[in-house]
Amino acid sequence: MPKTSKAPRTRIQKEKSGQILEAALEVFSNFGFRGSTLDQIAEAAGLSKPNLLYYFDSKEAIHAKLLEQLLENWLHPLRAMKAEGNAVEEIIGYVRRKLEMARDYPRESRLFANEILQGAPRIHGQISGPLKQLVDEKSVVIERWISAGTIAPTDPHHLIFSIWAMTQHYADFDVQVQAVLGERADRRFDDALAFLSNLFRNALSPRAF
Amino acid sequence: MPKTSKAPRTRIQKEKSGQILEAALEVFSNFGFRGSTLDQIAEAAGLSKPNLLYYFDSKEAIHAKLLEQLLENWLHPLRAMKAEGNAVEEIIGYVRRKLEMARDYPRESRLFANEILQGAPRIHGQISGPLKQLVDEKSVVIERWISAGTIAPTDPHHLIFSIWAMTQHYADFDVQVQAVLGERADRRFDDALAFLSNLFRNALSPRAF
DNA sequence: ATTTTTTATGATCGTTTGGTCAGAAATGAC
DNA sequence: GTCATTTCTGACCAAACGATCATAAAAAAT
Repeated sequence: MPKTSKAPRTRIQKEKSGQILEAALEVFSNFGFRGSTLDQIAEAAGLSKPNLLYYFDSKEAIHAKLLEQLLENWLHPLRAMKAEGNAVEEIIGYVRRKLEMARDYPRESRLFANEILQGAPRIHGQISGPLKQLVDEKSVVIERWISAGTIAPTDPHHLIFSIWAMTQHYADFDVQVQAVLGERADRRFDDALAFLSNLFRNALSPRAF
Repeated sequence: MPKTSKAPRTRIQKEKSGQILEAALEVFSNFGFRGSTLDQIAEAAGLSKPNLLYYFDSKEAIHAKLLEQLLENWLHPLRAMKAEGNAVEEIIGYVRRKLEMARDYPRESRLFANEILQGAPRIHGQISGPLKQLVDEKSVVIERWISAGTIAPTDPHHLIFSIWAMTQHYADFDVQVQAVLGERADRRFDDALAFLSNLFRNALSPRAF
């Protein structure tokens, strides 16, 4: 009797719960939690609705599992920004990794955006805990770069916010980006990387006096 | 028999439909369209549910009216960016106006974000029509500034995207911004304006060779 | 003061939705 | 091949929800 409170054990449990989470990600990221129905998810997963609830206790439980998986990987790009490297290149590298996540995992980005937009009721602890801690740590690194004169003075927290905002924008507001760009839309991620690299290089490279 | 397909006429109609739209903005911006119920809106407006539907044909109609009002003002800050002024200051002025909108009208920003996140089903025409047209026009202005050498070369469309992303971030992701900033949160809009002004000034000021 | 029009509501309806349950079908162990 | 366990489903339920309607209360017009 599964009801996946514990990790999937059998081959079938792994397969089916994987299908369900994949389908749920597709549906939740497009319609939000309240806007999605178990019937939609069941249809997308190719399973019956009662069968969903054989593997997960509730709609909430599916959503919670998705958020849990998401948060595992969400901080990796920022963690990979190392104090040892060249400052400007480390920051631009972070921008690149975050933009690649927006390109390759837009559904995860929209799931996250939906959650924050509604006030982050289910992940507020993760935000004010581990996320804040990581940002504070990396802000110290950036402060040191500024003191060492390897990047121009700037507010580290808001610098990180600006990177989040601009990269996630290409996932969360993709419809608008594509509509405004028109025929140039297919190159949008390459163009965005070029633009953002240029923007931050110009803004952050230390000035000669 | 109102059913506000036509504009409110009497004093009572103006008052009540105003109350309803105010309440609906509060609710829709927090929970999204599907996540909001007529009972919530009725409660927030201090009216009975059938009374809501006396003034508006449906839940959809309330939402549509809100989006219509929003789109009226949404483009003003960009329209106000004039080719005649100093290039860098015109762009920073646009950033400032957009950030002030995020600060003073966060509910409108979240309503818009919710709509775009779900694929802009109701306002796609506005995006690919008037919005795209305005962005294309202003991109020409920016191109001319670049040709004239008054700002550094950059991609005008993506420059505008980056301004949207960074300013709206402070409304749409306010929960996250506040949680990460901690005790500095109360100064977040002032700090953001200082950061963004500095960022764009550094990035856009033309370089000497 | 009377009539007409506007505004408001309690009761209720049909659907949708998340979730349950008894039992059938499939799978795996021996 | 038999039996036990896991997997799956059709039928169903209660609550929530958007919407309607007949009618009452309030406001405005005469």
